[in-house]
Amino acid sequence: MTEDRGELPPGLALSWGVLPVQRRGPKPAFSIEQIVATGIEFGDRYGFEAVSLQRIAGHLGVTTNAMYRYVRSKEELVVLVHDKAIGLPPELPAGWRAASTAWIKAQVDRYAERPWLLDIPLRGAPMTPNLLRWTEVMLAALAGTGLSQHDNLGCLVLMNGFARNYANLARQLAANDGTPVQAEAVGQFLVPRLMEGGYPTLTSLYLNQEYEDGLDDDLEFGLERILDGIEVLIGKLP
Amino acid sequence: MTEDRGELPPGLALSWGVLPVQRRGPKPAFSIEQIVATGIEFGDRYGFEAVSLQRIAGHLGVTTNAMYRYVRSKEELVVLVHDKAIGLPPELPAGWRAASTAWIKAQVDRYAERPWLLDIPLRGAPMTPNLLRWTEVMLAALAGTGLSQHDNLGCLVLMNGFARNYANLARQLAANDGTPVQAEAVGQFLVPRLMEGGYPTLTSLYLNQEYEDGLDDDLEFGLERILDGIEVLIGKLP
DNA sequence: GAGAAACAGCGTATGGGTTGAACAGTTTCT
DNA sequence: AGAAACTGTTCAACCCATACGCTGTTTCTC
Repeated sequence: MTEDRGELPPGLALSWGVLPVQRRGPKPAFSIEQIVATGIEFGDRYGFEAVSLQRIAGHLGVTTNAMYRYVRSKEELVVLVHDKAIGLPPELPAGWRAASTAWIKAQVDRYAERPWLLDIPLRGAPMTPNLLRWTEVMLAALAGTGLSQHDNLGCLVLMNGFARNYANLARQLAANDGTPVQAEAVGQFLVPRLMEGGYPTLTSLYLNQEYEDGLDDDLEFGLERILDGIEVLIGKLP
Repeated sequence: MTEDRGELPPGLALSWGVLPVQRRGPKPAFSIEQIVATGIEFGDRYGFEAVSLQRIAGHLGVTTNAMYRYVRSKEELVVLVHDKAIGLPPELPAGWRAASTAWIKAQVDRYAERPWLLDIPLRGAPMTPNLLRWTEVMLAALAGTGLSQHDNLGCLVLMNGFARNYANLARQLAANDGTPVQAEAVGQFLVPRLMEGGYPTLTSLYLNQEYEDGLDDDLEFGLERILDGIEVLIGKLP
């Protein structure tokens, strides 16, 4: 009669607050919330690689192995940290275009605050509360378009992928921003090879300095393309 | 007068075939090509986690540390493996729409052949020969649209992100395909929580079985949205 | 109340990974 | 011939996840 947690993917039950009831034995020294919060702290400070059982345990003053009393595997921890760190989506404005824009920008902002979330390997469809909340609000906003549920899901996948991808690009550019010396060296190395190697378009792009600047309005660009594309579809509705 | 390899990002010089000339000392037992090929072999067989210096060295019958005579760091190896494994892009058909479609599908196919490429962390703009070749052919195909170089780049980023994202989704779905038992358990766990937790749209989605099927034509869907969006932009040109 | 059951955290251990420094042997330049 | 440069090796440090068995604590049950 009890729910068979064994069959569920790692982190699912815990993320929804379903934790094994304990009857006897000593009280746990910590809570899962505490452990997850520590994981997020490390992620914020030192990046995703720092979200390790060893570090969290050390920070809490416990052996690494003690973590396994709370979490079944590292993957489970990561799932929980991910859901908690992404947080709740914002309220979306009315109208599917405005809502989509707000949703994507909110996601990009969230990833800008916690870039290490982009390093978390995605192992399946989202099933944790906060991640599903993001999905829910966007699908609700798309419900007014008249498209089918299936198409709405397609739109969501498209927008979500774009947001993640853009956030990732922005992060890379931000990281490279601190090394103009290297950018110079790269240019000197690359341009002659592009010219001789049969990359005419890239050569001209590089020489026009188009390659490195911008991106500020690339978000707007991609966003507009996607929304226009969806609008075309809506326009075809009977 | 020699090129200062020290300033360049890991793997750049090697990927372009620039390797330090060696004058004296014993001949190296292997070539970088061999090492990279071994890395790809392991990736194909056991996934990206198997692309490690240790495994490659062991397979070649050498100590792990010997690898550092060929490669400066693991990251360098990964960059080389990535570029080699992604290979060259196909010839694109005439017309920007057909070309875009072919380019995205080719990318999706490539990722389907080597799903582990999706696990490679992207640490910056592509600069290696094959990756830039993909960029080059797509930009060349977009050159006929009349859009600016900057806009072309925006389109490319959008399409590239979509292809990667779709390939990733497809992989996840393929992986989950083998565990219908678990899917059943997840549904039983999730649906009541969605209903009680205020996820009406997701609940109906789940109950309508829309959540798990399809995706076969989701590629077409996203593709059409993107291309239509770009077409709207082109239509606005003076 | 006594005993048993359940559970926490620890110690020890295994196996995987990256990377550094020092070293012996080999090849080639001077 | 000798020096310089380069090979792969050993030794070593450090990070990580995970398994097993132990001790001690708490609580349920008889």
